[in-house]
Amino acid sequence: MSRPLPTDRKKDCLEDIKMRILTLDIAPGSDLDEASLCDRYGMSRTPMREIFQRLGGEGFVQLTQNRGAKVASMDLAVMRMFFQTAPVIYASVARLAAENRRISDLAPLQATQETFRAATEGGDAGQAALLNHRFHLQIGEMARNPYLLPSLKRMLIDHTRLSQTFYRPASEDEAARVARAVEQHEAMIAAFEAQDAQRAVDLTIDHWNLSRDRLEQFVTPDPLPIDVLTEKGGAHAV
Amino acid sequence: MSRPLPTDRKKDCLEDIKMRILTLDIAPGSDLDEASLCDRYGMSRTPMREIFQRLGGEGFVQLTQNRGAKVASMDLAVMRMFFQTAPVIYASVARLAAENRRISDLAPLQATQETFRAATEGGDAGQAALLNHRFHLQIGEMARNPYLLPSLKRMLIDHTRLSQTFYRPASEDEAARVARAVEQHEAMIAAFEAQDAQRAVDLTIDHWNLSRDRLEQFVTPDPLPIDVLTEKGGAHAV
DNA sequence: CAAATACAAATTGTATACATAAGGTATTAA
DNA sequence: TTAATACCTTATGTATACAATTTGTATTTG
Repeated sequence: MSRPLPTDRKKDCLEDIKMRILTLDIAPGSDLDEASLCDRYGMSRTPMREIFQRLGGEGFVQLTQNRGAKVASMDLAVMRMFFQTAPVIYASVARLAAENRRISDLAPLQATQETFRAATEGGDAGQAALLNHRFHLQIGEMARNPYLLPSLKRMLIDHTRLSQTFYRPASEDEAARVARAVEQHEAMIAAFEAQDAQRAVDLTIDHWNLSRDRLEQFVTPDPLPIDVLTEKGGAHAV
Repeated sequence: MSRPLPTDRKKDCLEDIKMRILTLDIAPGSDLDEASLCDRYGMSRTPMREIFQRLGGEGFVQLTQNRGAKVASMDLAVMRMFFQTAPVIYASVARLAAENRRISDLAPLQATQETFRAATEGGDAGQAALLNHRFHLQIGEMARNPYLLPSLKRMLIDHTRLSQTFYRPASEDEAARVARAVEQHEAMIAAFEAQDAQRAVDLTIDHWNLSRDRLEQFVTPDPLPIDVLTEKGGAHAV
């Protein structure tokens, strides 16, 4: 056993910044201020800068010479790629996870799933998105493929950020979708346990399709009611 | 224009270490010594440690708490994944590169290809492998997909390390394979220029199949002649 | 007044010194 | 002789001071 106190302060800080980026607490495209973060986490610039390098390597931020770290932006050109790429990555990872899972992987996955379910039912949207993130990360680790994992992680960053609204259902229909997503997780765990690769892939595709519509709506929201616009325009209000 | 002198010392160092890892000049699994590298590149530990974090993020090295950086190992379990994953990643990237290439991408790619051809014909094996690496990295950039790029980069690290022998042909047949690989590059450039995604994918798969056999042989080399082994065993030589 | 320049402030990069943790060696006790 | 422990050496982590670069502002000049 190792002393848990001062050693993981850096790791904790890293995880906390990641979390804040995933929950949009730190906005895409915004700059990370070295000084204020050092102050906030009570550490000097040297370890903080190393944290920045890490965040850069994992795609959370973009580093530029003499210009600090900027949270990865989510412009439209990139979003297009997101929707185009997600199915391949997720499906490939699901297949490998089913093939290479170990018995000992299942309990932690199940544990995450249970807290995830609780968060969705409790209406804690930010936490739900974060636990969904962890769930899929665990599947990524189960796949035991160091080549696919970096891409999966990069996808999950934006997927989690986009899905912040998903777990804040505004209608009964949306609430039903969330409930179905939770059910799909359970089915996926069963498929992994049975090492049924095909079923794991199918469920993953279903899971993706479920959230895709909602996510796309986040990117291109419903247009404003036209009559309101014409009313204003017709009156030359401004 | 910016002064090119002292600013990119760090970047140069990063690139040089990457190069040395790719050419097996620094062996897989070996430790990076902070002090000696600082000495070699004439910089202090602070920027060197940031370089380590970067290398870690890109998968060149593995970082462990209080134990420094170790060059990514290439054990058999991982190699299995390598051969399993390469086709998806390479094919996906090729498709996107054909779709999203810009005219201005072609000249630099062609330039790399020409120096690559020269290196293969001149018998400079290390340089050839490195230029092949750059060629495929440029295709990756052409694809303009930040989600796939991390996996491609990770694959190319091990692909380049494995292919160190590929460009050191030991027979006429092997020399012919290298020549064919060079030709395939040319054909791929043409496919990208024409934005013929299907053709780009097909050529990429051919290209992969060509090197795969040679690469697999590197992982599982021909067994030693049996008679030698039995001779030794029979005589109880030790 | 616009553009350019010079200066000042803030931010980022690097070096060094110090703190902490890991690994190895010698000494001691059983 | 062996095993345990204390100590020393080495390597890693952090803080601070200093250097260089960038950015904002004021001043000057046409």
